[in-house]
Amino acid sequence: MSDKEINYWLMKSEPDVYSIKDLKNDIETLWDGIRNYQARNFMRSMKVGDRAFFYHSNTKPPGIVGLMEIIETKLVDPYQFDENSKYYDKNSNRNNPRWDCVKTKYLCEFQNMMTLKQLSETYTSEELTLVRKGNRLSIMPIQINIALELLAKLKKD
DNA sequence: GCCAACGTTGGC
DNA sequence: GCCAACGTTGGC
Repeated sequence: MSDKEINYWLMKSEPDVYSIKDLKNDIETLWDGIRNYQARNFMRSMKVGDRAFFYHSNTKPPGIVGLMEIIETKLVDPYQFDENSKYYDKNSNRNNPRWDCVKTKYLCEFQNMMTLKQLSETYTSEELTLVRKGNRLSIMPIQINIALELLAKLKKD
């Protein structure tokens, strides 16, 4: 796949649940538990080779902490069929699963995180949906030019 | 703990 | 299909 076709994403996780350190340790992980259609649809449009910023949410301070690569797509989220899981969905059909996920691979942890505060001081809500008040999506796309800018800044630190 | 901004649900 | 009530997310 050529470089120009790579898309960039932002994927949130609460570090108490799953942190960049966990991913660093695991190398790869299934990004499961997404139960929001819009976020799921973004995940469905991911391609192998795409890259995603790892964002620590619900922590002090929240912000971008690392980078991952999408290595598998269109995987069935197993927890939708697990009655003991908080992600169980009784309305999901095994023949046509409602929820899917992707597999991601650790690429790097940034020396210095880029906090949400820094992001909202640098970008407008039009440029970066993440800084838009009220955006509750745990997965969202990032414009390529902004992604490259963020990468350049984060790697320089 | 508060609350804004959504998304979902269900009565009609 | 409308919309009020309710639930969730996540920054502050």
